[in-house]
Amino acid sequence: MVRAPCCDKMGLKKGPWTTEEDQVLISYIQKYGHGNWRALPKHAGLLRCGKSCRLRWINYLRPDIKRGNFTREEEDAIINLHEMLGNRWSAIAARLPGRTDNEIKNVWHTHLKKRLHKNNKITSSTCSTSNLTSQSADPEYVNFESPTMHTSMSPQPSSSDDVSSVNNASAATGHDMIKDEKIEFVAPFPEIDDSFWSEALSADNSGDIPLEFSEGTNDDSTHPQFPVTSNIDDGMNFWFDLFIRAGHGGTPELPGF
DNA sequence: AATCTCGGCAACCGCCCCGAG
DNA sequence: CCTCGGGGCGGTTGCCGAGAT
Repeated sequence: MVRAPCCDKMGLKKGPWTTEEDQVLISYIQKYGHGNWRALPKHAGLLRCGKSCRLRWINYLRPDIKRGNFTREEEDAIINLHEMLGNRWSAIAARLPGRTDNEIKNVWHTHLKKRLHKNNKITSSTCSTSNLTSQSADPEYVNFESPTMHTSMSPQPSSSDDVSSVNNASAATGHDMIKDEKIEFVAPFPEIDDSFWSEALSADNSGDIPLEFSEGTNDDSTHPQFPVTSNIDDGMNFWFDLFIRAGHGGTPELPGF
């Protein structure tokens, strides 16, 4: 069974998107949603294949995309998650609010791989027998590490991310990260922005999973107060729960679509 | 000032998975 | 159970801009 590539059809445009095309795609999806990506370009009047439209929307036009440089915290999170999940960019993206798999993949290949490579060099030349992490060997590394976290974190069920796939990823990358249903990793504090909070709070409001923090009384009342706990595991679980509850385990529901 | 080199990023390609018929 | 089509994912490419020479 050989299927012709979807863009093989004559007359379909390839290459960079114009602002006009972007506008057409945005307004169409805002009006009608994207039930069927293959049919979408025809209905919207775009000379693009469905895949191209989908990619453009997912990676660039979606309203919940966070633009701009990755923070150090995000980069560290990517490194940690990559260690856990391997090259499963979509799974990693699911844990980084507002970031796309493509973006993360690019950052990995352009920045983080080099950084890790550099760190490994330093590590192997300076402390080859120690059990220091590569990150802690980086003189520039800002240490966001908590004490090593043991958690029974269950990867959020989504189309591309379930327990078995995590295990597969671990096997595929040769990492034996999951033992006795516990994942050992170093969790950085994620950068929290307003969209993250609104999603976390709306997840709370949906009633699916009760959030246990209370509304804050600081300047921005949309920001809840963090739970105060002396138990580091609880604190870390709180952060991870928030990520998961924020609905990034799959394609987020977009308001109004 | 012109040319070259390199890095970053958007987009494409092809394969895989899964659900419907 | 098998086939087919759509969606999703990861790898790769190629363009463009910035910095170096």
